[in-house]
This record gives sequence, C-alpha cells and structure tokens, in this order.
Amino acid sequence: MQTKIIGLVDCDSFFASCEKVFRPDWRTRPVVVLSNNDGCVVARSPEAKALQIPMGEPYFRLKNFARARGVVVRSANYALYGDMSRRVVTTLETWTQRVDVYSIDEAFLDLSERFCDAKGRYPGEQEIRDERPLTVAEARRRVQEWPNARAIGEIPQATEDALEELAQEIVETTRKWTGIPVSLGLGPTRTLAKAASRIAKDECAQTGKKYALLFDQERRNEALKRLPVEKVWGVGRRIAPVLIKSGVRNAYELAKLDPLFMRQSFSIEQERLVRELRGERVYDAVDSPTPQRSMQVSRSFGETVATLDELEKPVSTFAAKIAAKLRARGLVAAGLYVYLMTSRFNEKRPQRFAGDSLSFPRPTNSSFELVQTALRILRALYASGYDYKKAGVAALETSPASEANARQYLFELDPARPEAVRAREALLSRTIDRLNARFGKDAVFFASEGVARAWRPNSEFVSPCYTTDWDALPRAR
DNA sequence: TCTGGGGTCCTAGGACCC
DNA sequence: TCTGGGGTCCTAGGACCC
Repeated sequence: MQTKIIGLVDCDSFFASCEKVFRPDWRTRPVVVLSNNDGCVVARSPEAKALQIPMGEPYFRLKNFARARGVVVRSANYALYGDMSRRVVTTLETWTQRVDVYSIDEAFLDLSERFCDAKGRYPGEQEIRDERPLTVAEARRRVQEWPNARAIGEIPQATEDALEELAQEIVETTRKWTGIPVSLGLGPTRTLAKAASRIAKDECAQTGKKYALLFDQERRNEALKRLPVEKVWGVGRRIAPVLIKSGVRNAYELAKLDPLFMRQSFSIEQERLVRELRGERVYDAVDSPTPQRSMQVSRSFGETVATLDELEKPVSTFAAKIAAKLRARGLVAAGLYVYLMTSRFNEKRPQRFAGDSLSFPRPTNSSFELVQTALRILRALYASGYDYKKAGVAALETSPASEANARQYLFELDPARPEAVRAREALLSRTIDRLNARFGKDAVFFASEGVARAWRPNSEFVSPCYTTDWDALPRAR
C-alpha cells in the first residue's frame, strides 16, 4: 500500500482567534468565547489558557475573575466563525484540491500528489523500498510484527525535507491571508496526522515550529512517547482510564498493543486506532462526502418555560429552522424527533426528559409539515408541573431530495396532503427562504413561533458579523 | 440566579424468518 | 427424556468527535 502524506490543519483557539482578527487591540489580551445561552467557555486564547481558565467552565463562575483580570468575554457568533472557516479552507486549496473539511476548525489534506511521480513513487523511494509493492498479506504481517519489522508509513528523507518547507509555507501563508493561526500535523495516516498536530501545538514553544512530521519510524516513536494516551484521537473518557490503569500511558505504548486484543477488549474502532498509530492506513486520506443522515436544532432557554403555549414557540422555531436547513442542503427527512427537558442542575425541582418521533408519510422538507408535526409530537409529550430548560427538534433519516423526488409511488401516501398541497407548500417554503435571505432572517416566520420570545437564549456579548453583514463592516478611522 | 450544540459509528439484544 | 442454528433487520444506548 502506497504511503500517503496526510496533513491535518487545526486552527489555534479557533473562535477566540476569529474574535481577535477584527480587534487588533485584543491581540495580547486573554479572550474567551462562550457557548450558546452564554453558558460555558468553549474557546480560550493562549493568554486565557495561561490564566488557567478551564475549558467548559460555566460563565457565572468565571464572571468575577474575568472582570478582575481583564478577560475579554464574547458570546458565540457562528456566522462569523463559519465565514472565517471557509476562508481558511479556500486558502488551503492553494496547495491541494484534496481537502476534507473535518470540522469548523480542522481540515485534512492529501499532499501525496505534490511529491509523487506518475507511478505514485516518492523521489528516491527505491533506496528504502522494494521495487515490488507489498501484497495485502505482507502488509498485514508487517503491521502484526511491528515495531520489529521494517518501518511502514515512511517516506524518503529527501521528501521529508521538502515537506518541511511546504509545511512552513502552509502555516505562514494561512496566517497571513486569513489572520487565523494554525498548526499542521503531517503523517502517513489520519490518526498520526492528528497526533502530529497535537504535538506541534504542545511543543511549539520549545521548537518554534507550528508543524510536526511523523514519518520516520524512530522519530515517530519518540514523539508518540511524549503524547499522553488520553490525548490520542479516539481515546475518550471511558477508555482512557482503563488504558492508564493497565500501564498504557502514552501513544507509543498504545501503538504497541495487539490490534486484535484491542478489538476484543473494546471495539473495532480501537483496533483501527492501533493500526493507524503503527503507520497502517485504515482511513482514506480524504473522505468522499457522504450525505448527512440526521440534523438537529436545540437550545437551552434563557429562562425556563412551564406552559405548553410557551413551549410551542421554540419548538416551532426549531422545526422551521430545520426545514430551512434541509432545503439549503438539498435534503429531505423521513421522520421527526422532538424532545424537551428540565435543567439537570436544578435539583430542587422535579426533573423530566421526554422525547418521541413520528415518520412522515413521505420524506419532506416543507416548513409547514415539519412545524405541524413537531407541534403534534410536543402536545403528546407535554406534562405540566415542570420548569423546562431546553428543547430540541431532529430530522431523522435525511437523504438527498433529488433521490426522494425520483421515487415513484403507486398510491397516494398522504391523504392529508394531496399532490397539489405538497406543491404549494414547497413553493411557499422556497419563498420564505428567499424573503429571509433578502430581508434578514426572521423577516417571515410562523405565527406559532410567537413574537415575544421569553425562551430566547442569552447572548450578551456578541461581536458584529464583520464579514457577513454589510452594516457590520469594520471601519478604518 | 446562572452549566452548549451538532454530528457519526458501533454494539448488544430482540424480533422474526427459514 | 431429548428441544438447532444461522441469518437479517431494527432499535436503543453508548462512545467518540469537534
């Protein structure tokens, strides 16, 4: 199997960095960004990390400290972050079209083609590699015998040297063009690229580099020894303590475990994890996009809601939002799930979680149908006597609208919505989208969403949408 | 007083079938 | 008295990710 050069670009303290781009006066100040409803800290600038502000810290506990220490506090502004994220991705496409956007602040790159010849060989490769490619069985055996076998996932030294230069260029240019600082990890597998970016971040202060390479086996193993096992991609809060307890403290020791043992003890994902740490590529460098399978909108309320009347507003809003999102992405949903819950932190009041779903007669993305169905589920779920703190609506079994529309039905599946009604609702839904795009979101909304919205989440410290709203353009004075 | 939101994948267990 | 074995499909729940 050909060794690939996989990069992972990870934006540093992404949300906090976005906030800093348009406020040069905050360049050296600690900045934290809060989750929706101004709940807890979800991003910290390096200065905020230095103040030991923990990730996930509730804002009410941080408030006084922040004021005393001059910490800049911002509410989440996803319109801004989403746009900055697109700018970073566009920049990365300078070096390869093979970019896989993994999350709002991370993307995998496949850089192999920049170095390989037409046969997929790296310059000077014959010096370290058999002319004949390995059979699958040989490759497997090599992985089994790791680390005593010939190294897998290596590239020639000359290629590594050239790759270092490219890494430097990518990091510097992205920073220059977007204002966002990034770290770059490079390795023969996604898991190693992830580990490398982690190491680059952790060791930047000592090395002065914003990138790290994990190809050469010896250097790779040394680096993995410095990566605590709980920081490895795929090791979560359940498995980490089990590993540590049995003496596996770092990524190198994890890589030494038998893949089959990992499968038996945990699951196939942990087996893949070990293989990838050994240099065997299990995941493709760049995933071809697969259609999204579910979609949800949920919010904690600014203040609790007790009556059915008041609950219908947020649930209608979430359903309408989902319908608009489905249309924007060209999807339809086969079912809808609605849930509501009280605050798990308020122990003095009775707790309740309730959720239920319904299938649509035919997959749909009509705002009317989604709102009606969501309200039907809600009315069946509702019980009085509780202070509800959060609700959510999820579209289930989403699929491309084009495929669903191509399906032929022998019978009329939905007597309540004959073809003519479906067509009219589709047209109206599209019109709503156009009006809201032109005159601002919420230019048109459903009466059931209500005008006075007591449930609306708190959002006390939002920055202007510098890049997506003409009225919020930064001014030069 | 005040504690986020949006995803995917895997597994186990039950229903059902032959 | 003795009571198979294997497949598929579905769902709920858990674990992980950012």
